[in-house]
Amino acid sequence: MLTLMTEPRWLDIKESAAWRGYLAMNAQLMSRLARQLQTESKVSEADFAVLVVLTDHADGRVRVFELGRSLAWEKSRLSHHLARMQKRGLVARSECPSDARGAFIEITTAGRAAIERAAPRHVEQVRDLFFDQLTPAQVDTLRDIAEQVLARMRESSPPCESE
Amino acid sequence: MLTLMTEPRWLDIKESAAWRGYLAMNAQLMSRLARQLQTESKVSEADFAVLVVLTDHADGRVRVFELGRSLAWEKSRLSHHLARMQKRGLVARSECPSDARGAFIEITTAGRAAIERAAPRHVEQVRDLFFDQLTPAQVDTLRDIAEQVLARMRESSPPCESE
DNA sequence: TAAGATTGACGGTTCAATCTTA
DNA sequence: TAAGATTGAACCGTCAATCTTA
Repeated sequence: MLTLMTEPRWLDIKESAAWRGYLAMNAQLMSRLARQLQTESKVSEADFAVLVVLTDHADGRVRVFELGRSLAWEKSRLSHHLARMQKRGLVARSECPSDARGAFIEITTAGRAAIERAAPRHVEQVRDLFFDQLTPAQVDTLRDIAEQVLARMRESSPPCESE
Repeated sequence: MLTLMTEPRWLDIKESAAWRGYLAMNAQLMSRLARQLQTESKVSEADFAVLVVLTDHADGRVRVFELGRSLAWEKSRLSHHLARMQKRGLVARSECPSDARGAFIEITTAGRAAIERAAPRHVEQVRDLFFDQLTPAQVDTLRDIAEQVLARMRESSPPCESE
């Protein structure tokens, strides 16, 4: 049969198993990590990610657009999230002297306390559920996979609204 | 220094790189797949997952709790989502004769049209961004990783509200 | 006009409470 | 009492529009 709509190359058995496994693992893993962070330390995964970037800077103070670049988040998401974190006292805002359009986000004492409380248990859970199940070779392969796929996405059309 | 609070085993360089890569790949990959499904076929990833389970059944008709088991979703999430899908005409409800507490969810003609429209492009994107970047050996390793981590999570305490 | 950032509306997800039938 | 399922409130993320300053 001749057709102009070419059939897509469907996934074969192995690919299909890998994809379903990946989706299931990811959903459950993220769900558990999020739940533990929330119940034990009252922070979400998103809160945690923001706090990690802030603590990576010596002065705990980062421009909003730089946070967005580090996290690869859309700016509206970041803006909404920072507003919520500010309301909960985890971060504070200050004006940027050199560019009046911009803003600095600073980690607060409460924010620092929150991540210092959350981090040890979080990394223990990542170990328990993830790295303790993997061989060193599997860890290397995973890093390679991530790099290759990320490289493809960088060369492919950018995610619509890059910044 | 002697302390009762044992230091957590932090991630080493390789683990850290693998974990950050995994998180970044996952976020961007899911974001792109979701965006394409939404803009081209007006369905979300969640819609797609539900429709896949329904079309896997010969009569396109599944009990709600069985859908929940297949998808590993919480029941309230499933209930909310099915309500939205019903409102949009993708699925329909019918009563269960053998158990009056339960309900059947059935795929509609519009639902079938939606997934038949979305699936080819979706699988092409999964190929393009993911499997075309991987060697067969990497695909095998990924499947192993997923199975090992899923096995650990099954033996670990269940996700609070299993059903 | 473009860059940095915010806002409001809307759909998605979780938690706790509830409802109905087994 | 427990199983199957729904509901309402609150939080999260995306889209499109907007605001202010460069």
